[in-house]
Amino acid sequence: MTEDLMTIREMCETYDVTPRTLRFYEAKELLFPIREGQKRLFTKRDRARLKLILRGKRFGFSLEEIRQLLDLYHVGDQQLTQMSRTYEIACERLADMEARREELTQAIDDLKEQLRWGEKVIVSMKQEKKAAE
Amino acid sequence: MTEDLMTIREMCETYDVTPRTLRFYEAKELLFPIREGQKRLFTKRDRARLKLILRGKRFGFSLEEIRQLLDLYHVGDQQLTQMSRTYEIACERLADMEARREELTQAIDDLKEQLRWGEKVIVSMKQEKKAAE
DNA sequence: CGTTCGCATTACGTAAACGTCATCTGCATG
DNA sequence: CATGCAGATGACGTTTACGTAATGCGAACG
Repeated sequence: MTEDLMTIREMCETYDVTPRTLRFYEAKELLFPIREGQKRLFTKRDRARLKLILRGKRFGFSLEEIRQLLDLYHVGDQQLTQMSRTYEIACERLADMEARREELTQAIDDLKEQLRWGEKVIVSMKQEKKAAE
Repeated sequence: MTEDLMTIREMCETYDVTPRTLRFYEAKELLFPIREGQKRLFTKRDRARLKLILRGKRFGFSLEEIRQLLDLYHVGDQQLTQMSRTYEIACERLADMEARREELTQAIDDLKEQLRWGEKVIVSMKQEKKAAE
């Protein structure tokens, strides 16, 4: 069935994006679908990249930042020096992400505390209301 | 010194934003500086809100989403029904954030694996180079 | 064989989140 | 008193990330 290649429509349904979005990502060199005549055919690689793009977006990365991140995932043909540089960048990114998770954890804890507080307020408001009746 | 009130300039330096940004946030009802004549004076509350705004931005929330989140933090005057609704929204947000953290953890693990792989490649490339000499 | 479908390209439009510029205004200071 | 800031207020510009026609084109279908 999906013999490793997907049409634009299949991609859209699978990943819940519009055709326009996929074409846009191609224009921005985030995806590189092959062409059968005019039509685009998206490979396994494109799909992996798209998943990473969507994930990146959910964390507030710009498409340009995501493009740089994506480059970390298709290393293999590069020179040693390039490779090492890429490796360094990836390490930095990793540190970023771990810091982000720390912050997110903090935010979650904060919100949880607010919720506990809100819960108490709601309960006491209910009590008041009852007493007033 | 900072007798609980800060000028726009002080805010900018403290939080590394531009005046325009602060005015913009006020226009969007994210901040409510008090006025001394014309001038804005930012309170402790504004500063707490700004910190949350900046944090939210780092996680890719839109300003509108952030505004809703901020409302969760100044509850207290609301009616019970409003309050309960707010509470529900907050719970959903919390779930979002926890899901986000899950995803982030996954992303971190993925990248770590890539790094281990990259490390191996680099080592083998160095070996090759050595052998070639 | 005409038409509909799916996909393509080109081009203009739009919402969000500010940047930038021009102009105005108190106020402090030499 | 002139003048120079710090901050205010529009108003228009800009970038990002697509949306939305308008138009064209090859294959498939009735």
